[in-house]
Amino acid sequence: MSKKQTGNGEGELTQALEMYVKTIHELEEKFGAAAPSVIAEKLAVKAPSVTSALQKLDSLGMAEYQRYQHVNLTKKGRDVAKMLDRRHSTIRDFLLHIGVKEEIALSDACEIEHIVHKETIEKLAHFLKKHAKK
Amino acid sequence: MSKKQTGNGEGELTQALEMYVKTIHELEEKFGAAAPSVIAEKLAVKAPSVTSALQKLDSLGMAEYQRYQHVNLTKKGRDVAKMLDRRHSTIRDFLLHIGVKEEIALSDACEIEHIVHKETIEKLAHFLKKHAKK
DNA sequence: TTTATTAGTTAGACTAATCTAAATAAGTTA
DNA sequence: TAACTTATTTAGATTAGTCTAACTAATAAA
Repeated sequence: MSKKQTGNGEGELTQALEMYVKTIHELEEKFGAAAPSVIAEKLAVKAPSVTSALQKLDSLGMAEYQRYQHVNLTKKGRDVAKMLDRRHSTIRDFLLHIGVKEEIALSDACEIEHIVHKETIEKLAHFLKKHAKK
Repeated sequence: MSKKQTGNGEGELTQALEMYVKTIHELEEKFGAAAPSVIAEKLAVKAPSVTSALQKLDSLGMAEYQRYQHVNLTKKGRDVAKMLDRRHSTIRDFLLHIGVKEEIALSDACEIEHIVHKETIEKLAHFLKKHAKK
């Protein structure tokens, strides 16, 4: 009952799967649904990687996927995407605030958003609210 | 010749291997060399994982390792450890500065240190120098 | 309405990191 | 020094994420 085996039988998404969720969300906003080939291009992976990620997301209840169809997120998936977007903006804005170049701020935010504790995000947001944030 | 396959035939350490380097460094400072069993305990992994990590670090020129012996870092490995330690302190101090609780500051710093761009660390350090930092 | 093209999937291999179980080396003690 | 005990290694399996090559579905053109 060690609870540390990350079998990932439920709940938690891996970092890689979170990236797929974000990408699908972005494409949904733009086109209504996400085409596997476009996901592949955005994430710079090959098509088969997308297929297997979509199957996992479907089985986790994050996306509604049927083969040969474009994908959409479920409410659960959309909530994850929104949470990640909020995290991303907070971190990005903070990095820009302390003078990090845009390109680097974006890519670092994209990594950090998956790993930091909720409290850290809250403190960053609070910091931004107080200072500048204009 | 795609240059994106991360075969990791040289240069770059993975995040996991960086953790081993840090741990070995810490144990070297305290005991002169790092015992595999202690590394395992610190990283909360089992002994065989340590053996295989040490073999990789040796092959990468980061550690001098011979089986059944305690390990030491090479200069190259020590340089990596020092760089990671500097990164860690900078991030940790910053997180504490904005009010993140110690436990979380430490664990988040431990993740962030492996992924952010050099420039981000520099900007964080600069920020700390200007503000508080007492 | 056949044929070519493009998009998506399946099958199978690979790498990194981990694990358990079993084997072996080192060190300790009777 | 023979027998334990503890430390470490080897062998082999597992999981997540990726890839290439080959196949199939869907679509568009001739």
